[in-house]
Amino acid sequence: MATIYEVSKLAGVSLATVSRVMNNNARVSDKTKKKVLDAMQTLGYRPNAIAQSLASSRSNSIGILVSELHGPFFGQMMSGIEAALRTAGKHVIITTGHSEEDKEKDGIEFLIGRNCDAIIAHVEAVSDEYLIDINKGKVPVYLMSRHVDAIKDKCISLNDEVGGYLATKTLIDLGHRQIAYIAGPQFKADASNRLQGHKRALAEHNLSFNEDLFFIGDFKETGGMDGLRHFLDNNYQFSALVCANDEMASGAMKYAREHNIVLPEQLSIVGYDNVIFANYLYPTLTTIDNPVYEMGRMAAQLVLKQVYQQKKHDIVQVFEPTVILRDSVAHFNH
Amino acid sequence: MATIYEVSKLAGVSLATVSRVMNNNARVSDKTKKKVLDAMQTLGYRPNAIAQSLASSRSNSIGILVSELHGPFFGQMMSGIEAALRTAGKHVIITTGHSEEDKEKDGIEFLIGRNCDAIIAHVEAVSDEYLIDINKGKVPVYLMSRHVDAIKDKCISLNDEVGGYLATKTLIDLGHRQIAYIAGPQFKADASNRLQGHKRALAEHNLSFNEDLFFIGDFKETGGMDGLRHFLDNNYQFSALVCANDEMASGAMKYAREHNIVLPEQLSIVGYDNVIFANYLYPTLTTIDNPVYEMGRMAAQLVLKQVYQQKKHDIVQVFEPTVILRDSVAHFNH
DNA sequence: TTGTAGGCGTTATCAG
DNA sequence: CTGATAACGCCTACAA
Repeated sequence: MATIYEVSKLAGVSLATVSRVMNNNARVSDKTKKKVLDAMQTLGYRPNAIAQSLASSRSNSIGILVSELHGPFFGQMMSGIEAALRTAGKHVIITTGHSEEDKEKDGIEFLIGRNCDAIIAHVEAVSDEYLIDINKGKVPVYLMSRHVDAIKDKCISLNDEVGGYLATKTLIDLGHRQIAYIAGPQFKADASNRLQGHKRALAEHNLSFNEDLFFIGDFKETGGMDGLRHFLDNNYQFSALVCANDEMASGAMKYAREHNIVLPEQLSIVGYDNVIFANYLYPTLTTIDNPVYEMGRMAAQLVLKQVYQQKKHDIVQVFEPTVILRDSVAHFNH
Repeated sequence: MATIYEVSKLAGVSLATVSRVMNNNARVSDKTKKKVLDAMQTLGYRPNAIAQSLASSRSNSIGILVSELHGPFFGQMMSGIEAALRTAGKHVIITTGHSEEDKEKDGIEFLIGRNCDAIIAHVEAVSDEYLIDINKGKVPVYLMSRHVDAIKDKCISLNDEVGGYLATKTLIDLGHRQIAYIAGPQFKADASNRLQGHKRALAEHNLSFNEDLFFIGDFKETGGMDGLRHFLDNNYQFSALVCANDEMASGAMKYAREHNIVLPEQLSIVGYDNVIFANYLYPTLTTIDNPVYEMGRMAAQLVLKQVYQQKKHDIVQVFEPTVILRDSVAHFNH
């Protein structure tokens, strides 16, 4: 590992000059610059990022904290962030929080300890207070899919209410009037917001919310099966079903098929999340897509703008989902 | 940010002593240790990992280089590595190579520049020579899903030949004798190895490889559709089909359904990779599962053993896939 | 435009 | 068991 010192000796200049050509900020004559560059070349010199970071207390790297390293949500989010940052010459340091308070705090402190210039975090277990507090420190912490009012300029979030609205509106526009709804656990903010959207869509079209056609599931396949069974066993009448996520929609489809209900002719189904398998179900599932990759990109641009003073970015902080129309819905024919 | 210096002043001891209690290697009297710990507590002291790393030239963090941050393969791999490393108190720094030579080299050098104690890389574009060469440096580079003989003690790989064998053997065991095969692009090592396995399974059961029942696809849905169409249009006879990955299997299933072929009664299908949607297809897809998470864990254990001298790990370097039996295959009834 | 020297927060090698 | 003190590799005023 050649150091800056050896480069300076070979080039016959001082340490400072070498440093200058590396960061080409201060003016250096073309001649000496070339000498230095040549010396670097022949020595195969690579700057030591750690030493740079210690000396300058900046690192050109951004910390990312996600709950898990797998799964389409985090995958897309990380990819979006990384893509935007890489084009700006910044690097990314990723670690995990596993949705546990201790580990999330650990992760954030690890990233701070690595001199990250900023942190982009998807955290669920730590309190708002902690986040507000940590943001008083030297390194700013940005939040994904979470809104904390006191630091709202550092938040990127998703409008689940609109998503829920769209899901139901799609069915109403197709002529459906009796629409069942299988919700997710209501202590989860996203599940509850999606339900609000559903209710608004009904209300706006003069349809009343019917408790008979409402079921709370577990966000898994079983939830969808249980919900549909519940509606069917009670002989409630409905021509369409909204599930608050694709897993439950898949479960409902399975149950429908096992009970010889023809999809979508006898029952239209809409899911939520647009996970990959939604496009592989039979029939392919109409669902709500979250622009997760875009949110990642935007978080990165926010950092670029606020931390590195890049002016050129237009910032959007609240993202809206869209409908992905596939084969699981049909016009209602009475 | 309190530093070690302030701690030492508050505790009334020297810098060296504070450092000693942090790394509790050298013996320190209980009294002074307590004084130091108290001082740390009241100051909210956090060691600066960068400074530690610079001084000790070790970082307790391992670099990971993946092609992409999204996708189930890399997700599972990263999760496996991280899980094993975290329990050992090590951290992980992740970056990407995007399957391009320049970026892969960049990524590795970035990680070296961050003083990683080791690197676990999934690289496809750089040459064997580069990898051998870089491994002569101070930081060892381990390879995922790649075998380079000169550094074979640093390689974790997957036996695709066995996977291909199992896929076909599963069908033979169910009584099938005429088995079509849709392969992946043969310049890819995994695709070609899977095909070898298929041929071995046939040979071992005295079945000859029939060019008529062989098609090379693109590893995407279209490849599966094109392949099945080819076989059908030519009126070739077969009762089962192996696809070299799940995407193509899904395409084939779609095509079969559109042409009123009842699955699995009229045609058994086996995929490869066990991606998530395989379990959501209709019928659910029998496929070959790669123990990717386990491979990640093992890579981490390899590092723990070779770099950090932890003795306790039993190392497996070549992993074998297994069959996941689902509803897309049936006994052959003639 | 270039060089000098002090410092970034720790570790590690000496003595004591 | 504890304390000075020189590294670690680089940045950055301040001088020249």
